[in-house]
Amino acid sequence: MPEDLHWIDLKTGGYLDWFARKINTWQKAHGRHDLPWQQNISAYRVWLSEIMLQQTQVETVKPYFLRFLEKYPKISNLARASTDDVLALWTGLGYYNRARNLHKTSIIIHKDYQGAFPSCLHRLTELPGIGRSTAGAILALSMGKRGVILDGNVKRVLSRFHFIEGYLEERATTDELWRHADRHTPAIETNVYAQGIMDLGATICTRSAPACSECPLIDRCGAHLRNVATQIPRRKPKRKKPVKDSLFFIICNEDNEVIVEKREESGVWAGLWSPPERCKDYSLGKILGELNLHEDTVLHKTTERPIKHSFTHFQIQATPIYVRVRSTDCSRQGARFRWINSDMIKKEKVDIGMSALALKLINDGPLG
DNA sequence: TAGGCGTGGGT
DNA sequence: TACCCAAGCCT
Repeated sequence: MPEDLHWIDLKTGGYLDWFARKINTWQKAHGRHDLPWQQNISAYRVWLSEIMLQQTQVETVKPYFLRFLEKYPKISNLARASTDDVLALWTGLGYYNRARNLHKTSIIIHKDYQGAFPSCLHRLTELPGIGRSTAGAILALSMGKRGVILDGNVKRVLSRFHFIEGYLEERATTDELWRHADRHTPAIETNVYAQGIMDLGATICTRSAPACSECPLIDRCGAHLRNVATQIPRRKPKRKKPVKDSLFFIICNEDNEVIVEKREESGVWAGLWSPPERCKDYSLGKILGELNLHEDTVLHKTTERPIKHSFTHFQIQATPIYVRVRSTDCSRQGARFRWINSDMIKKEKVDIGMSALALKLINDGPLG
């Protein structure tokens, strides 16, 4: 039988182009099949994993995914939780709006959809935190429907294969990539294809040092044929990040409790708890005043070396100021400030939403 | 529409 | 050290 006849599934009339056929054959033999979200597949689990995996590496996500499912095994459990509890489970994972949107969507699914995810692209992308690519992944990976994905892996594979030289940041490039992604995505075995093109990007068609000799697409890969795989995709040169100088006051009493402050609802770490961050010329006296603590309660103060903490768009130079104060019951403990036992400030245990830097400042400090 | 939004791993 | 960027979405 000529090889090309395999393009057509005689039972369904489904069609796989050369690209999809290569991807699917490779996936079945060499793709990943043992990721946590590939077991007991459901829309809830796939959705949760896709949200966590946005801009986040697989190995980072795994423990968060398992912890999350343990606490919220069903979407109804999540819908009934408080946003603060959800943020607590997200502590250290970053991009905390994902957690807020996750919670919002769980409530919508629970209330408007009787707990079942909608199965069309339009309804899925209406949900908070679900864009075109995540919706495609949910359709393909959990519902056996055709769904087109275009994440970082797929962008890399497609831009190399089709030798797309435009900057990834440009609209025309993204549009072109979506067209290719749509064109290649088959209507049958879409789940295999979706997982396959992502796995190929993650394990073979990597950013640096791609293993082209092991790639099933090698014969027709535009970038490889020109010997420029690592130069594609191209990105616009980036500006230098501005640096913001901040003080963080880690104030601890004799009972090993630390003061944390609820951050603004906008900006970085919106709505999370953190040791008070202030501008670089703020004084200890002022922060003690805010907390209703007298300066004569201070037992010890030490200023440590600044810590650099880098974001996508700027950098914080965080100078930690560690202060030990006498335990007192007249310090402020309202909506904005709380004393937290420092034993509770571990990623696995913390029961409020905190940033990774906040945990680091408290745990690595001299106050122990 | 370009920029805001985290963190950790790789080079 | 410094830079790049990873299963993107929202405004």
